[in-house]
Amino acid sequence: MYSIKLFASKTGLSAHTLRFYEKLQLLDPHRQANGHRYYTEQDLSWVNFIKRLKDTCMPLKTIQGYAALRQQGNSTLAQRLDILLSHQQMIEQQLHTLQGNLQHLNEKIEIYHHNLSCYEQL
Amino acid sequence: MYSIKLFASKTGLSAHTLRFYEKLQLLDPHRQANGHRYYTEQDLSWVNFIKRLKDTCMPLKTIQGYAALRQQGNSTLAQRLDILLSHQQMIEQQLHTLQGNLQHLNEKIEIYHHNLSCYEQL
DNA sequence: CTAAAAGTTAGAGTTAACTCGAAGTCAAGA
DNA sequence: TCTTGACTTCGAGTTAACTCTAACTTTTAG
Repeated sequence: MYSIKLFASKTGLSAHTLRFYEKLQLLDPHRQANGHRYYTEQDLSWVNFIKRLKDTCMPLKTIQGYAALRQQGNSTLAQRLDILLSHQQMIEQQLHTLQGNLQHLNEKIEIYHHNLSCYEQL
Repeated sequence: MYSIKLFASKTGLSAHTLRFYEKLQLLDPHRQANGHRYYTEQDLSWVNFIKRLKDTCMPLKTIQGYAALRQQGNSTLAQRLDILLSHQQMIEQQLHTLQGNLQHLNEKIEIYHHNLSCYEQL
């Protein structure tokens, strides 16, 4: 049971962003008698999952779609799995590209090292 | 020797974006007598490198800094190497995170598969 | 009882990186 | 000659994802 402030520090998102996400229907925290939001451990792991999706370049729009399915309950499990599977492919592609970029960069760095040592010899 | 149109199709950037990058001083193509831009093979490999940097989340601001050094010639080799080395670290971090995210996703997918097969048995 | 802290809403502003539109020049082909 | 199409500049518009402001209420500590 976290207040918005506490949940913000727990998740690394600002309170502003948490309300923003709620407006986008990504989150739907419970309310106390006084109307204040409170967040549970479930919300926490859901936010962490959102962060992973964002980290891997899934746009909020797509996450919204996933969240909407999630709210509809178990009947949407298969659809959600489809989203995750195609996202899995995306990530594998990203990994591949990134490894290529890293290798290219390493070669470039090699060239720099070589050039620098030439200049040092002057 | 590519016209802007041709270079656009070669690089996958729009002519608009090429002019935009020029305004940001990322590019500095030669001009023909009539003032039209033309791009060389060198420009091509430079743009491809820019794309790799962007792909790995280097903001245009940072690329601008690198481009400025590049224009100043060989005296800035060491500084450019520094930028590349620290970027290398970034990419390695990204790789690591991405692998973690992929694994997490795979576990999640497993759970979905399991749940789905349960429902199918009903 | 009061002052500070934390909450609320609605809506405007920001930043990055494009993306497009307007208004105009210029050169080559039918 | 006329039109088509590529080019020019300048500046405005777009989109995503925040980020902040204003105006207000509620709660809590001293």
